[in-house]
Amino acid sequence: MTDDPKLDAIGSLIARLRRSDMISENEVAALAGLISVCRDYPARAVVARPREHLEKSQLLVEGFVARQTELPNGRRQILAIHVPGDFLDLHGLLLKSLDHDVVTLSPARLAEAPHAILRETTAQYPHVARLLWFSTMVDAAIHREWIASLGRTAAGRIAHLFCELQLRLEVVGRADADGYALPLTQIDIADATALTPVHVNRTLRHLREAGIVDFRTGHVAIGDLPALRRIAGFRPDYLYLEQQPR
Amino acid sequence: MTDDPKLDAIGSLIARLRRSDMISENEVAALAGLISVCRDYPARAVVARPREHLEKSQLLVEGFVARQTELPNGRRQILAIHVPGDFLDLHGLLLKSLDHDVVTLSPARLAEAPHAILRETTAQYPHVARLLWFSTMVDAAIHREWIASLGRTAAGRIAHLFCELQLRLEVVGRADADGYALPLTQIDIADATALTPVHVNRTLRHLREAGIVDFRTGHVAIGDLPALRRIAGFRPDYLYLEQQPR
DNA sequence: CGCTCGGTTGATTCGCTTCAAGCCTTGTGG
DNA sequence: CCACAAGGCTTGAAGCGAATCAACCGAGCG
Repeated sequence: MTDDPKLDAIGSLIARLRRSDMISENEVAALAGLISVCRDYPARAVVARPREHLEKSQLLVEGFVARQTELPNGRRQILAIHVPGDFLDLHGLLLKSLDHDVVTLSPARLAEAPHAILRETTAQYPHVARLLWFSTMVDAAIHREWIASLGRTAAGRIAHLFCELQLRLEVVGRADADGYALPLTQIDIADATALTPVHVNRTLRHLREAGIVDFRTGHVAIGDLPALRRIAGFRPDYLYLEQQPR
Repeated sequence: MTDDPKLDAIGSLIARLRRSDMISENEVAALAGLISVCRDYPARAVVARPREHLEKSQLLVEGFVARQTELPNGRRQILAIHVPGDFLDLHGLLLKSLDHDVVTLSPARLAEAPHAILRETTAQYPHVARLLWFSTMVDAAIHREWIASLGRTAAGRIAHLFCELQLRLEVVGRADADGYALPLTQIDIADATALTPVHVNRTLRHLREAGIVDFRTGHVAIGDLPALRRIAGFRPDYLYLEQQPR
């Protein structure tokens, strides 16, 4: 914690970006300058709707947020799960509106970055623009890995989700190799993996009984990370966590 | 066709971008200036590999190209299908290497854009930079729609693929409402939808017998577009084809 | 000609869904 | 302080959609 609330707000963002690139103090200040205000939301709050014109993008400071859409059969499909340090709707800067909902999965704190300031800052600091572009490209890489879940079994899909969140949360200091807090319901897991809650429950039991991972009461306890990654087919390179000039 | 091969190469790219934004003649020239050379490839050629350091990005001028990865069970998962006017590995500009393969599905012509020139041009023409960023954001939106296929049945997944390609190809003048050339095998469709070739075959037969769509010998003949879109749950807004300042 | 690859069809199996019921925890109001 | 409702978790039985296994066809091609 610092004495500057804007610096606090971007702490996780900076931690994440610094895993992938060098960032100067000037650029940190520029990123902090993007933030206007912070807002707190309860769980299950809608923080962005499709087809609404956007004037700001939102940075997740604390908590868990999902992008989701409704399928023709009426079921909810979670398209992405965001952790602190992630921009939730940076793509709205150029797309102008979203094609999906953004909702909190847990109580969450969001920092708002007005598009007017984003435009100014990206024009003035080309490297900041590149960092934000990079950030949306990693989002796309994560999307692709979720597409690959089309070809995974139930255990593989769930295991992959747990592996991915373990690493992404570790980067922002909210997980270690043994586990992490994950305040999601089994229904959320079901909507993220496109499985039924019943089958998620059974699969979680199998994973627990095998001593691989224990997900209960909002906590992922990893018993055997290598086995978990094997089941998931998890290769972490798609998160681009190697530091190099971008 | 023009007398400038570089302008020909970016013709479909310009057509696509002009559906979403205004582009000046200066910017068209700047985009044409990105291109160094064109290369022709046969079907099933690998045009980019994971973990290799990239010095250029490639623009698809003609043909069909897929991004794909290998799943733990040994099966190929197609993550994206590209049509003329698409950049295949623009994300390599900042990611520096890819996490997947890029392979031609049909004979294809690719235009190469060296990263050095991409950097110069995006620095000099901020709006060109925004257009390219926009382009990668639409790629991500398409990825999300493929994630939604996790919750679709076999017919829904295939129908959605056909709907999406119909619209994307129409934008670059290679499809109309009745159908389009699609030089893919049923095995390619299977790898894109994470279904078995056998089941793809059966599902295609059902769609054909219902008079909705007939996919044979490299051609999609659409019999009932509304029905096809209904089965797919297709809403075209995720392609962001409305012209507005980006 | 014979090989290969893609497409087609049938029989069987399996993973996941559906339907149904019961349990536990939490919160709330009388 | 307890009754009760609601939401999430758990488990069983039956059904369905897609995978698997297997065979055959047909076109293109060396």
